Amino acid sequence: MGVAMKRRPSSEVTAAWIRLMRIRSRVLDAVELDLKKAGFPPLAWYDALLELSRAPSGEMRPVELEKQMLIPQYSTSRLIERLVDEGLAVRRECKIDKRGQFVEITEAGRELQKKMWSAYSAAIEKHVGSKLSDADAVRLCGLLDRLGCSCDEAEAGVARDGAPAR
Amino acid sequence: MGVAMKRRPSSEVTAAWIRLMRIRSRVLDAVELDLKKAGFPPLAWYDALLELSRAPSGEMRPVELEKQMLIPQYSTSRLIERLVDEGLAVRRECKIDKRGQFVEITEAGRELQKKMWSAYSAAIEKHVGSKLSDADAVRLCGLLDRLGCSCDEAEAGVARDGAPAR
DNA sequence: TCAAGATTGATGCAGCTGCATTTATTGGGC
DNA sequence: GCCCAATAAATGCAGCTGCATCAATCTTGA
Repeated sequence: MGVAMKRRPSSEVTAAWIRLMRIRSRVLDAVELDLKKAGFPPLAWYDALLELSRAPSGEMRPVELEKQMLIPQYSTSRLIERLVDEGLAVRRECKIDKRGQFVEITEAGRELQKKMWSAYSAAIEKHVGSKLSDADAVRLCGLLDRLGCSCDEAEAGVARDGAPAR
Repeated sequence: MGVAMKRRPSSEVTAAWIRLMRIRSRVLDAVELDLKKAGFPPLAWYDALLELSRAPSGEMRPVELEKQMLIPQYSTSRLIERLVDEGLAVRRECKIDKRGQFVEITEAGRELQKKMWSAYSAAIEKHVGSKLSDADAVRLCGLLDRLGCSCDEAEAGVARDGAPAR
């Protein structure tokens, strides 16, 4: 190959793209496998339980949950169905809008969320934290944010008790 | 919150984890949407066609393809089935091992791969390249590689004519 | 007031994924 | 040669996802 052949996208950018695809898969697979081996449900359940547990009185409208989690409407609908089936949440009537409903996390749901966070945080530490200094993590955030353009909300909740994914 | 409270994983690491999950989804969704709008099949098809087109005589054993693409056996089996159904590849008998077979890319398959690379590379440039300098792309690669530990093979092929994902 | 349109949530269907199993063939040890 | 574990590939089944659509209810505007 000749000298200084310009390509669009550059080989550097293409390599970054490939890494972004592959590494995420590997790390996520590893984390999900850890949770699975510990007998926990999928990460999406955790995210939903976390959102619900953070809501003022432990209850939210499905449409609200949908916006927080950035997943489609039907996906929310079915996720809630599963949580309710497992006794992790209950549906409540919405008196001011009879089309809608409220979903409230149960005590069992709160407990599961806390237990999952133990395993989940350990997995994050094992597969990410142990391989990256805090300074590098900040650099990685900065670079990734440039691609996504505003991932702001992600900041707020982390401090407390859990990290949402997706 | 008090001074210098240590958490494991640190908030920096957790934030990086969240970014890695979210940004990858956004960028991938954007790229796949571009391809879909242009009427192309899923990216996995591209990856398979690329691997096949790179093989010495345009043919590979399914088990080989499986190792290259890092996807499970049954997934490879079905992907090949779809490519064959669409006339993008053909099955060839394997005389030295009657359990196995060869899969050969067709002319139509080669053409599709090239056309997809036009759209695909444009999408990568649009959603990644335009937001990151080459130097930043290199930094991002470096940080991501620390998480994945060896993504070596990714390097080799990029120069030519396409980038595999996943 | 009431019809038209928007919003909320559920669901039937097709396609894809993972898991486990099945079928066919190979190769190695006895 | 023969048996048995290992390998190659396919497939039935359950669960999940996206798409389109549905029913119920709310809101708006003439």
